[in-house]
Amino acid sequence: MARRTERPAGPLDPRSQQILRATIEEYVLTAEPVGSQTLVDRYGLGVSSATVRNVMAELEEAGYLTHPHTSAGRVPTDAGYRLYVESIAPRISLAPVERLMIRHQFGQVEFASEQWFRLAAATIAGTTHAAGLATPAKPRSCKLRHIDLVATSTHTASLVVVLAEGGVKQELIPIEDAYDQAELDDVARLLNNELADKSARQVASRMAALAQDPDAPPLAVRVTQRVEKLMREFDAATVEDVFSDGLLNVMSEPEFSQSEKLRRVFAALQNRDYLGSLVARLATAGDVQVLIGGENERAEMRDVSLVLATYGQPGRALGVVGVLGPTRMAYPHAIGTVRYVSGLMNELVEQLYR
Amino acid sequence: MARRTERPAGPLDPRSQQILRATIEEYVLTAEPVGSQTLVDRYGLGVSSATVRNVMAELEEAGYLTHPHTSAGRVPTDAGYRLYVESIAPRISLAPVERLMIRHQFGQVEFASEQWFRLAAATIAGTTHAAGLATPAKPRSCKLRHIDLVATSTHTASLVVVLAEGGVKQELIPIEDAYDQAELDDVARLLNNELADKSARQVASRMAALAQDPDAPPLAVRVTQRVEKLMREFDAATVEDVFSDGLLNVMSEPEFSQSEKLRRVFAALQNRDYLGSLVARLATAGDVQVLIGGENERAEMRDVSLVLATYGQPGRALGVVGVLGPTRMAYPHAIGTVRYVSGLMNELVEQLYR
DNA sequence: GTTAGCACTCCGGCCATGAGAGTGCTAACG
DNA sequence: CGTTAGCACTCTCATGGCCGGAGTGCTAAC
Repeated sequence: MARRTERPAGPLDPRSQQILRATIEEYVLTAEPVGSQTLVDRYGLGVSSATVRNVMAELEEAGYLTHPHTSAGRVPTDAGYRLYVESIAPRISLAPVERLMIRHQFGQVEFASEQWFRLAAATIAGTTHAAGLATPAKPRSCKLRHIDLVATSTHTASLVVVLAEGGVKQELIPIEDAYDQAELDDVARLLNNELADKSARQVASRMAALAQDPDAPPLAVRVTQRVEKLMREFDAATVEDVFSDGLLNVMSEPEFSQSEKLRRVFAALQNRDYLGSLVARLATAGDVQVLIGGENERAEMRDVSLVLATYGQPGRALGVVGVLGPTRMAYPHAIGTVRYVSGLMNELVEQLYR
Repeated sequence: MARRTERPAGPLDPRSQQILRATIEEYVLTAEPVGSQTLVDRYGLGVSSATVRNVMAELEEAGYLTHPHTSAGRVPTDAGYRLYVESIAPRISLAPVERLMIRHQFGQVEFASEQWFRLAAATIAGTTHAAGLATPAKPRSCKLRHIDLVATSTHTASLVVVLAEGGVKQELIPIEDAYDQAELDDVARLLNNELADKSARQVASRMAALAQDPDAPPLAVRVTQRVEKLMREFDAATVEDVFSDGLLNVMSEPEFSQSEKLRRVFAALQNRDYLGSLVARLATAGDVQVLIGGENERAEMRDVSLVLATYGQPGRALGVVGVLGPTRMAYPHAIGTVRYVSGLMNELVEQLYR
């Protein structure tokens, strides 16, 4: 008994939950500290503002709300959002209209490869009014399909590497001795015979063999080195590329009108390693994961929240889609959107890659 | 005589020029309306503030300066900046330190293709503290080098098109009848024989021939269509892609702290057509071109200035580098930077493509 | 043509004020 | 015992008046 007065952990009674929920939802809407009277007025709580005040004081004790200053309304803490997301927020599934709109947008997509991910990011940004994130589905490891050497000048060539999973890499390589296009073709043909359908590791061992062979043209060895390096790097990365859209949506939120903080968020996002480091955790979780403010490991990310999910098959190819927004975010809607989009992406991957 | 009192066009006498210049440079520095006294204090004009006031009043009559309100200092108009850029600004060449830094950064570049343009944009952004822009050098027209078909599922394949100029395009194509990888290889081999070294137009005529041929596999025709479409689109675009960096630099300028305007600038930039439409003009001009505020055709761009130059050879391959910043921009420095970087890019292109 | 001097304008910072929103506490109520 | 009305208190924020300073434009003298 006196359940409501014992502070630590213990689950909140329904009324406290209701009030926490109302506080959060009101705050998400208005971006202003929420007072007890407002809550009574706009959410049919059936109690007086004084009671609400008492409950809010308890919620503050328990760490779910704070005060910006003595006589202001309450604001949710990270812990408050966490509890909300975890057990209080309504499990919405996206409104049919929105589903339709998203599906429609995906229908438009031409099959040009990277357009997809741009589109996914843009769609998410559009429906959530926050920033959308998407990474291509990256196969766990790659095999070589074909290489091509194109002379671009007397001393440089463009090396194109096509991977068996449909990916393409390109880079320029310097050539010390003059090779003409015909000779480049010979080298390419030789290597295609040697290396087709080989994994990075197999390419590496072939390279060792080739290096020993006195008959092998020196260029062939150098190109193989490059190819091996490209493939190794490809295998090592968990995230190939990060597309984002609508970062300006976030910027126009009141808490970020002073943009200095966001610059660092931008920068951290460009770095593929950050999302990459999350993939493992996401993949095992299986569902949408939410990272709220301070829960982020990176200091830059302390002021924003991420709603993320993977798509694809864990063993084969994995990508990430998600939302980046202020901690004051419409979580249920964001979660619904990410869940739906990741589902769609799953279908697409399913359909296109086996 | 009484030269200074006749208002229209006529070139400004040296003192007026000096004062206009001082006004602009002070304003660029401080972002605040410039008063006559400040000018006298900080720029050794050798006359009294009253005189300066008279001259400034004339410059305002002539349309080179304005008043935000009655008793405030002067602010340059677009016309003022234009005159400044055209005939008053000092022709600086970039400081040796800066040249060195830029050259150094370019030295770092791995030859992975698109890294270049990102780097150019980043470098420009870094030295000018505004946004940097760069587009890849796009050949006027392309020839086919090689295509590759990789099965990704039973009903889709990845089509990789390598162009003779070193570019690569990729897209997914649906396949109605089941083809296995060996059959795809056959089709690819057939088409490579047919189409290698052909231009978009030649591919189109081959396609017509192929469509007539009852022996040609239907997939070959469909793939050829795709290839032709890709090549045609490639030929038609004057700008292949737009890389930008440091848009946040611009955002942190006081005139853009209310970001609504910048969103539209962002959006307009993503559209390749806008820069594309400028390329022709830039290429004929030969040197760095400056577009100041209202001179931009697009309404969104009225509040910003562009400093642009092409690199590459007009007949063969052209790209654009430039700066986007507030109209209140350090034009001489921006121009110097763009000139230097475009020169470097020229060297690189020269070196890598013939 | 230049300059000193001056009246005038307008912005921006400062302060006091007061309304409003919100809290926390206490005492009464069912 | 939980709930509620009431109240004193706190803090913010918008308002308005006030002043200083920066800057102008004009005039008259140099």
